[in-house]
Amino acid sequence: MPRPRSLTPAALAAAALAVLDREGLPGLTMRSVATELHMSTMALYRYVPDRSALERLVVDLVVSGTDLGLPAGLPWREQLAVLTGRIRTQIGAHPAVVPLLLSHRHTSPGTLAWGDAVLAVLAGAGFGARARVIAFRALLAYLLGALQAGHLGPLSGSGTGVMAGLSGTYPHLAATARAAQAITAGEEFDGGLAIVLRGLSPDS
Amino acid sequence: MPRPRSLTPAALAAAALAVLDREGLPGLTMRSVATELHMSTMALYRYVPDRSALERLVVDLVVSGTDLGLPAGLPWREQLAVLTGRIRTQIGAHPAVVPLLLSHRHTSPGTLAWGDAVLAVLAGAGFGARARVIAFRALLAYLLGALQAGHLGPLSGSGTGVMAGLSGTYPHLAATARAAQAITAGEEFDGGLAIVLRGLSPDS
DNA sequence: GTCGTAGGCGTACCTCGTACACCTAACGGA
DNA sequence: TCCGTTAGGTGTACGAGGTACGCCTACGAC
Repeated sequence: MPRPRSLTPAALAAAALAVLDREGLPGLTMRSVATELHMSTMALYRYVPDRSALERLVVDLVVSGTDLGLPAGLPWREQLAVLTGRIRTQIGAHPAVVPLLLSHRHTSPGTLAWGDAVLAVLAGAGFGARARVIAFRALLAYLLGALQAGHLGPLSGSGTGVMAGLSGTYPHLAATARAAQAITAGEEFDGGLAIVLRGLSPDS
Repeated sequence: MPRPRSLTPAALAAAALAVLDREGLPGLTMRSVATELHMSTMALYRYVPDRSALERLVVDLVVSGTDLGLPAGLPWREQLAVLTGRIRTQIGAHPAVVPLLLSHRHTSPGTLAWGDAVLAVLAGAGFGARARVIAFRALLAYLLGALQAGHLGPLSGSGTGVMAGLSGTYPHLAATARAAQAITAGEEFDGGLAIVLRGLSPDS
């Protein structure tokens, strides 16, 4: 067995995440990651079969940092809120991974582990198989949608100027956009999450 | 004023959508759209400044087909369900646009018009400014997330084989994946939507 | 008919992912 | 101690895609 590997998958993922955080998704290229590691571009292909696999490593690095432990005795809605809030925090620290999350959520161990934890809570709360599927997907859809929305500039961001021109054509949108500026991303996420959680029920 | 344009933006969008439907997102290139129109690649740049603008046209073409009319006297939750269902139908007919929707939802007139209609319903239901923002974003987040989830292969799709190997590591996930196969995409979407709608309330 | 403007096009460049062939470092066995 | 094997590391090059640039040309107004 000649020549040990000089890189662990984790180190690769960390380098890629560093590039991603610094330069954003368009800046994440095989060349830029290789440079970050002081290697040649092609050397990366000794560790991953293609770019997609590299992305998966990054997603997993971010998501797998999520604490899945839950204090006993917490009501199930709050358990879900905790798990969802935690993964949002993890991902929120690296906004540029959000688009990657979409394509790799089925294949990353970290994501799967989180899903398993959520389903465990639902099962414990008495959700039957069918209700569990629906509830899980709904929660996941909200999470992904909300992350997405938060990621690519909130309406409130550059909204002001844009919205001014809209008050004629889209009056409700314009009015709401004004109100939106007083709401933080966290409040918005938690508010939306509360809506989804309130709608969940073991017998639906 | 010499030489009238031989193409309308709508025709451009239609051609791009045709390519998109036929070859999927990776098949949508400036070259392929130009070929579809029997033009040279660079001729497209007389109509759009860049690829992103072309994408916006496609998104708008798909979304703007949504009927925003509502029968009077319908309860607000059902009004929202109708509007949401309609836009899902529109987009569902062209699954490959889903990823584009994310990047262009702020800038497409069709999307804005739909948002305005939704906000009108919420306002009519007595939602205050703040509650309206939260409710709207939550609904939008669910919609986008659900479309996304439906788009890139459902867990149920290739899931069977994959899940077999997971029953050890992710027991709940494996069990739920099995149950998921008995649920259609439509039931899943409607079920999740019902959850969100149930959670909505004018005074939150 | 002529002229100016804008539509249409060919070429070329840059960036990316990655196939391929080569060099070389390191470890086990002799 | 030396050597062969094997996998790590690299340079080069190709094809795809977006698009800047400059030329040619069709068309409508006068």
